[in-house]
This record gives sequence, C-alpha cells and structure tokens, in this order.
Amino acid sequence: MSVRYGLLALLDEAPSHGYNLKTAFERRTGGSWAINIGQVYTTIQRLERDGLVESLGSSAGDDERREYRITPAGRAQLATWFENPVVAEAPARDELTIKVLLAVAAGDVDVTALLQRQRRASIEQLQAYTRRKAKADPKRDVAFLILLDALIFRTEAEIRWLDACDARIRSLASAAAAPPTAGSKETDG
Amino acid sequence: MSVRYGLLALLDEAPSHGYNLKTAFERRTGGSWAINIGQVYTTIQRLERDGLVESLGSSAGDDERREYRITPAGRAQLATWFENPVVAEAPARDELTIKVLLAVAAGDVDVTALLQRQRRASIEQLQAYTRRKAKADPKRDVAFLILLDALIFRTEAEIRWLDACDARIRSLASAAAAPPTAGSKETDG
DNA sequence: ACAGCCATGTAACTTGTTACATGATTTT
DNA sequence: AAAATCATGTAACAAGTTACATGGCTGT
Repeated sequence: MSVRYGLLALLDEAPSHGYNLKTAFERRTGGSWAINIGQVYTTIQRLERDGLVESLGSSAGDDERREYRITPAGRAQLATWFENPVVAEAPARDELTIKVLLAVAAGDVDVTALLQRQRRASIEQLQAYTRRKAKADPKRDVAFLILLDALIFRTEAEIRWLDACDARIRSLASAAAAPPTAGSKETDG
Repeated sequence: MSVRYGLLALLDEAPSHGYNLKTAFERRTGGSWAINIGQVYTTIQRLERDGLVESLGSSAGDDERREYRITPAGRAQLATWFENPVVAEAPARDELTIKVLLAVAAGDVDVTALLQRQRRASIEQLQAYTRRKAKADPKRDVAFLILLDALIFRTEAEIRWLDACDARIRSLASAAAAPPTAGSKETDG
C-alpha cells in the first residue's frame, strides 16, 4: 500500500498531476525508489475509483496535465493510516525466512553454504549502505538518511539472524551426532 | 515468490496434491503461515502453466486427489533459487519506512507521536514473540524457532530505527530553533 | 530535423489472496 | 443424520509493475 498512500499523502499537500507526483514521490524517498510513470497513473485511477481523490476537470481548462485533488474520504483514510501503527502481522511472509525454513527441511540443500552465501551478500549490502551514508549531508538528505538507517538496521538484523540460524543448525547436527542423554524420542515424519 | 517456491520445494521432495501441500507448507513455517487452500490450487496451476510441475493423471487412477510432480525445469529453478542470495534490492518498498518518510515531509503530521505509537506496538510484538519463544521446544520446534528469531531480530531493528528517526528529527528541530552558526543557506522547496 | 524532456494513458501481466461452489469420506 | 475433515477447483479482486502508444513543447 506504499505507492497508494504515498500518492495520497502528496495529494494531501496540494493538488497535482501524474508526472509531478512521480518526481515528488521519488524525491521523498531519498531518490532511491524509482517508480514507473505508468504505475502512477494506474494508482491514481484506483484512488479515484475508491473515491479518495477526484479530478479537477473544468476549472483548470488545460487539456494536458489533469490535476487531482484529495477528497475528504481520502484525507480520512490517510489520517487513519498515519494514526495506526504498521503491524508486522504477516509473520513469515518474507522470502529469505521461508527460503531458509525450506532449505532446513529439504535435506538435500546445503544450508550452511546457503547461509554463508546470504551472509556475504548481506555484508556487502551493509557496506554499500554505510558508504552511501558517509557521503550524505545530514542537513540536506534527511529523507535519504532515514531510509539508509532503515536499510542498515534491517540488514544488521538479517546478519544476526543468519548467524543464529547457523548456530541452531550446528547444535542440531551435534545433537544428532551425539547419543541421546535421556528419554528423547524421535517422532518426526 | 514465497508460496510459489514453497510449493515447488515441497514437490521436490515427493509428488503431492493440493490439500496435502497446504498442510505441509503450514507445518514447515512452524504453523504460523496459514495459507488459503484456494491459493494452493491457483499457485499449482501457475507452476504447471510455467512448466515447473506436471500432473500425474493416468497412472494414479483416482479421480480425486490429483498429484503433481516437479519437472526438471522446476528442479533447476528451485536450485537457482536456493543458490542465489535474496537481494534486498527493493530499498524502501516497505510500508513503515515510506510512512515515516512521508510523515516527516508532510508537516501537519505529528511525527514524534507516530514514532511513539509505532514503538509501543513494536515492543508489544517483541514481547509476544519472546513469550512464544520461551514456550517452544528447542528440539521439536526448530522451524518455529528459526521463524521467531527472524521476527525478533527484525522487530528489534525496527525499534532501533524508530529511535534513530526520533533522534534525527529532534536534532533537526533543535537546529532549526537555534540560530545558524556559519554560512548555512536554506535552499529547500 | 531531431533529441530529449514533459505529459498522459492503456493493456497486459505477476503474485498474493479470498469467497464461493461442490462433493467424498470419516467420525460422532 | 449431522458435523467435521479431506479434497478440488473457479471467479474475482488487490497491488505492483512493465511495455507500449501517443503527443506537445523546447533547445540545438
């Protein structure tokens, strides 16, 4: 819902038209979320369909550049969006998580190697983000820095998690190699 | 692509049918990713359309329970998926990030309050995960624990990021309140 | 004349997702 | 007999995304 609310938030500030929304949206995301212009128009259409924005047809006069304005319903929905926290309810809807989970269960996949490859890739990402952060101007590029912070924290968490996975798998392997100490029945299918 | 590859990975182990894939998929994700049965069938259809799985029609004989088998192409694609790390290329495609970014730029949104609300929600989430983790059996519920780890690390990162955002915004506010020390021109539109 | 930006829009497609219709088998 | 579980499938939609067609206006 990011693009949808993104455009809605921009239209909440001032009426605007497609092309302008595209550039404004990209500026807001620190220039790092390129958006296809076609998507802007389809998203506006959907917002209009849902009564959240409306076209300013007659008063402007221009045939090109049709401007859109947020409606009261749109403003209300935007306010609700800002007021309610984003719940990470969708637990494992994440590709990396499910991949590791499946790899662990698969048997014929080298999970340790997978984790190591991912770790290397994540570290590289992290370094790239850090380099970009060092170049940014703390006064001018606030949006970009906020975004980089998000990416950095998330990637760090990912690396920690990969290590935790590795540890879990190693401990599983050693537990399987060592003879069971007490009454530990294997009941897995 | 999680569901898609999830089903493909399950079919890589053994041929199976829709209903069974559903339960297996849910078991794999530690029982926390409920999947609508309809989605399983649509996803299988799409996999078949793409030549990654094929139906075992005649040999089984049964009219119900049509089994599917992975094809060589499917196996190849699955292997590629496992081999290549998940790149977090899509930078800000995240709802919370874009929300904060938009709120900061909006002007009429109380960003500090937004951050605090989100922080409270995230802390609650974190506690819920931790409680569930404490209850889990480290031997039996490995998948579930791996998943919980992911959620916990991610939520911790989110909280750290929220705090970093708060700090950035406060420092911006204080910089705006204090008179500029040197030649710092304001050129924002 | 031609390159390039400003500007709009449609068709088509992807994955994810739900609601609904349908029926067999098994358990209570 | 009724309820629950096993089982399949379709229609329809959401949101994101890209490729393509179209044209005006500006600078070289």
